[in-house]
Amino acid sequence: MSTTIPTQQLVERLKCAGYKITPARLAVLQVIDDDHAHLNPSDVLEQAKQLYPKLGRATVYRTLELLTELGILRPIYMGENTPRFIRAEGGHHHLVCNDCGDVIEFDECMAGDLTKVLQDQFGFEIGSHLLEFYGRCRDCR
Amino acid sequence: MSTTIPTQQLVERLKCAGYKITPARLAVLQVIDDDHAHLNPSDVLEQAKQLYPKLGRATVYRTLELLTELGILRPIYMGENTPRFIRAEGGHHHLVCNDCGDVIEFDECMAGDLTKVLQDQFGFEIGSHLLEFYGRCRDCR
DNA sequence: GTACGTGCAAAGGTTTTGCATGGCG
DNA sequence: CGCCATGCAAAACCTTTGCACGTAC
Repeated sequence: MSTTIPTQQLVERLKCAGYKITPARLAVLQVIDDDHAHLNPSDVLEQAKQLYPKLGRATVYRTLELLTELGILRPIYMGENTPRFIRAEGGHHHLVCNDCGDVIEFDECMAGDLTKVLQDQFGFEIGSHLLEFYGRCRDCR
Repeated sequence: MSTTIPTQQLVERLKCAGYKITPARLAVLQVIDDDHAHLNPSDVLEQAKQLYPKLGRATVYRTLELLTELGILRPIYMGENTPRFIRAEGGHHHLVCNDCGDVIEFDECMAGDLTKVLQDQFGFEIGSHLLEFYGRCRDCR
C-alpha cells in the first residue's frame, strides 16, 4: 500500500507538532485523509486494520483524539449514537434525510460572508463551519 | 411547579399522535421546552427529576427517542461523547470554541435563501437547519 | 379494564485507563 | 538508548432491553 500518498501533508503536521510517525498513525491517517469521509471509530479501525493488521482499538481512539486536538479532525453527530469524524478544515455542507438517514453534500455556501461579521462581533477566530439542512429526500417523500 | 406552561403546545402534539400524557413525559417536556437548551440525556434526567423524583434513566432515553421521532427534538454532537438534544424546528446557529467548549448563539443567518435553492436542486423538503462555526473565543485567544 | 408506559436491574456497546512491551528518532 | 506510542485486558460509561407493576384514558 504505497501510493505517493497525499497523506504526506498530514504526516508533516504530526511531525511538526512533535509526534512520532508510527505505522498505527499512518494507517489511521490514510483512512481519514479524505475530505468527504465521515467515519465512526469502528469504521476507522476496520479500514485501518487492512493497512496495519496489528492495530488495536484503543490506539484508534487515541489517534482520533490527537487529530482532533491538532485541529485536523472534528467529531459530528449524525443521529446514531457514535460520533463520526470529518476533516476539520473549511466547510461541510450536508443535506440530511430524517427518514432514511442519507446524507448529500452540496457546495453552495454563503458562510464566508458571515464569518467576518461574527469574527468582528464576538471576537471569535473562526476556522471552519458545518451547515446542515434536515428534511426528507426525494425518495422518501 | 405549575406555570400555565408553554409546554402545553408540546403536550398537544403528543396527544394528537396518540401518546399518553404521563408525569414522566411532562417532566421531560418541561425541561426541554426551551429553544435555547442543548442538554444531554444525563442533564435532562437530573433536571426532570427535580420535577418528578421517581423518574428513571431509561424513561428519559425512551422519551428523548420518542420526541426525536416526532420531529420535536434533534440530537447534535458538540465534541464530547454524548449527544445533546435541541428543538428540531427552525434554525440553530452556534459559535463553538474549540478550546473551552463554550457555545454562543447568534441570530444572523442566510440559510433561508439556500433552503429554496436546495429544495429545487435536490428535491428535498427542508424543515430545519444547523449552522455551526468553530474556532477560538475571545477569552481563549 | 386494557393497553401503554414506567422503574428497576441486567445486558450490550462504546470509550477510557493501566501497564508491560516495542519501536521511532 | 530513552521515551513515546502501542496492544491487550480490565474498568468505566452510556444506552438498550426484558419484565412485572402501575396508571392514563
